[in-house]
Amino acid sequence: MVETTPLIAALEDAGYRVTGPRRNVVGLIAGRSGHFTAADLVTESNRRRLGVGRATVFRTIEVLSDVGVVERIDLPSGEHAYIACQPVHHHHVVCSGCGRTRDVDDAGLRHVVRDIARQTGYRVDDHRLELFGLCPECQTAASGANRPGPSR
Amino acid sequence: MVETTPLIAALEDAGYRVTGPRRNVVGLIAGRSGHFTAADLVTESNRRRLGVGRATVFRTIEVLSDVGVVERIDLPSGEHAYIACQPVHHHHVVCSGCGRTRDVDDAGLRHVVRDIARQTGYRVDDHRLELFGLCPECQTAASGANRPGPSR
DNA sequence: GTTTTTGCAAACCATTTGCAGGGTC
DNA sequence: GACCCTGCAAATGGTTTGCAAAAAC
Repeated sequence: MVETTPLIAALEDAGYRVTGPRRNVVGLIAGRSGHFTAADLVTESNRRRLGVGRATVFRTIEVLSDVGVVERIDLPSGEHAYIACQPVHHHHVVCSGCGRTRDVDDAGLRHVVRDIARQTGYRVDDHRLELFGLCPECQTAASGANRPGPSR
Repeated sequence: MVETTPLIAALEDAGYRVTGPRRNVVGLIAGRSGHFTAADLVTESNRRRLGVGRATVFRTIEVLSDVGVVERIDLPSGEHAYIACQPVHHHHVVCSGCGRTRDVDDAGLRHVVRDIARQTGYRVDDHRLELFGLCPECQTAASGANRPGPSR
């Protein structure tokens, strides 16, 4: 009865050991609809009495991040949050209402980056674009009488 | 003999009091060529025996940030760094060699953002683009020891 | 004179690390 | 069985806060 999720599969493929605590952390991540912080997972782990230690949560996030299935985003507040995503180059639109994100491909950005490199003379090795706003659901919710809230 | 720098002027204009410690912090920032962390300023303040407390450094950075003349950037390492800049919407290319940054205008990015909003249905309120690479000087310096191959 | 600001130290919060025991391949 | 991983607790590093004294307007 060993379930395999994409995140677990990514761990295996990269040669990391698949352990109980790691499965638990992955489960916690899967249960999140939007972005999450390390503290979120620790809190939730305690609430559910999973017995996963703080350190392991941090270490697992790091491992998943190395593998590329979890990515760190920097919220406007300065907090470090994480999201699960595909291990390919892309960017994110983050909903400031519910925290959900959507992946966005590089699209026209490639040209913008090239132009900037040309203008500044910098050799641009990496770039990061983050967008913040309201997702369609939260727009609807906000325009009515109800406040936006996470759904599950 | 009260000197006025752009940062100090911004403080005054916003109605903040211009104090000795704030002048000192602004002086420290002016002495930096690239980005800086709060810790950098604290260290430098101690070295120069300016008598500016840790808390004041943090509070001054916050105030300058509110006013818009200092902006936080999130380095790939996850560190929070700051740079002095103009209070208009723009983006940054950060040199991973020397830490110096250059401002970049919105240029073609505007279109990219609009396309993304259209594709995802999100109402995009804000965005942030950060580019990392090597500035022309650092490219030259590195080319002696590095093998060729940079873009262009 | 009133209101803001400061320095200090302690508090706080997030993240990391050392290490002995336990689990996985 | 060898090596990786985990939990715990303590250490760390960055940032905030309470408060009385000092400074700015």
